[in-house]
Amino acid sequence: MGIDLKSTQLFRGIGDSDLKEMLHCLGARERAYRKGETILAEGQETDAVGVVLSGRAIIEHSDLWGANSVLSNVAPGAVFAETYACIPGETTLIQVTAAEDTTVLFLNVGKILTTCSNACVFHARLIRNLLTVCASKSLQLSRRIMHTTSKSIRGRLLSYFSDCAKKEGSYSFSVPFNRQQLADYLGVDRSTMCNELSKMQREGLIRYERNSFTLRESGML
Amino acid sequence: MGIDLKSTQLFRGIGDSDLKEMLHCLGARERAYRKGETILAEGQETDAVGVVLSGRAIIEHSDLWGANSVLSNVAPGAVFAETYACIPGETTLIQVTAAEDTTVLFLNVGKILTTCSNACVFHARLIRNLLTVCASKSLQLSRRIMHTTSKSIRGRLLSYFSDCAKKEGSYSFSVPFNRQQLADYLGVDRSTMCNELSKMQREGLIRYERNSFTLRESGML
DNA sequence: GAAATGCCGTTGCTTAAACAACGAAAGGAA
DNA sequence: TTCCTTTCGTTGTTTAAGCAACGGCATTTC
Repeated sequence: MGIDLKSTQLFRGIGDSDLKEMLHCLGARERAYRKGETILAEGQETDAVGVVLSGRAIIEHSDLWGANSVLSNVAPGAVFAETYACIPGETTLIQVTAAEDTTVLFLNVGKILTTCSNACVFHARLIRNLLTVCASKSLQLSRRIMHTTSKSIRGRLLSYFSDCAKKEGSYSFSVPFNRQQLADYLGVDRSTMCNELSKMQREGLIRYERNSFTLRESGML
Repeated sequence: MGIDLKSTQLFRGIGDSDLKEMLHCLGARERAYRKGETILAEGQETDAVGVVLSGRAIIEHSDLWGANSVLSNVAPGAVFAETYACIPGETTLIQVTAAEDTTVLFLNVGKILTTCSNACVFHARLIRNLLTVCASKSLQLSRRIMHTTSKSIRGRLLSYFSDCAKKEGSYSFSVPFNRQQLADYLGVDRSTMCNELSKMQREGLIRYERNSFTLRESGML
């Protein structure tokens, strides 16, 4: 297995005993994939969300010309395909592949939404969790869009830092990315970004060392 | 009023009579705003989704330095704040303002998810609709991110066109944007984009006239 | 300790996108 | 019709970002 279901975002707040019963009641099915195997192909409809139990899955996209790019990877406990499963008739724009030997738990969204909605308290919790998963995804995407709307690297950095500072409640914070990852997140070139960072430091806008940054008051005025 | 609720994404598939009863049962509340008035301030928690009944609302974002940008505007029938309302404890990154005199219907998400889940068939439909609204938002955001990951204007255009062609099931399609809007969507300068478009046409990659585009086979190889 | 690896910051060069400005065409209103 | 506004496409210039390459530093591995 490798993951404790009730610590995942989807099953949070649901007790062990209820969980087992619920999985049965929902007709959850588990499946194993070999490394490199396709879990969900592009252009398909799906009525189920997937939860990675062990291993790792990769979400990628390919355009008409065959060029494909990795959008994200799904760690154990995380959910994928929820966006498509929740919109009836929508086909996938992306492809999900096993990055290692991977096991996945599939849950039919229709059953989550309708079955046994009479008594089960935890079922209501599951629905709420699913909604939270979807909303969190939206929020995450919105953030990324906000931070990449500026055309300049400095603008993007400041937008991102501004958000970090707000979240931290302080002008000092640390970021969960190394330089390359931050550059990828902001959609810019790493070396150029490094350059901009030092320029900003010289100008007194920010101070940083490795992943710890502080916005300077002078920059706020 | 100005809008027929049962034709909106959130209330789709729910009959008139049930709708009235349901709104009462959910404790829906309606409120009018004058042009320019703030409907939802930044940094707040909200437990309710809003549905614009008449008028128009604007969603905007401001950074630490006070610069603010318009993210989208909400037409009658459309839903806003669902992302924040569906994540307990999350505070808004954005601000919602009335662009004109506007009336809004607020629905508590907690009540949508819990109240009277015993009998009401249409209540289940409402929950499913809410989930669809959230998922649609995600999909919409994902698309935009996909189409803006390329660093070149040409790459962004081709990514977008690729998507249009897939959706249309044909190499010929028309786009719902004028040039300025398309440029804004792709995050590039309009004139530079026009330039690139004509270059692509000269090279035989695409053909276009106004908003009608066709990808040329030659470009597919 | 030596070698290898990964991450960070810097430099110089190249290129592509932004920007400003303009004229032509299309559409609407008087 | 004429006038006015909006939208498009084009040009030339400026600027900023991409890109490639390198050296320093820290960490890990043998």
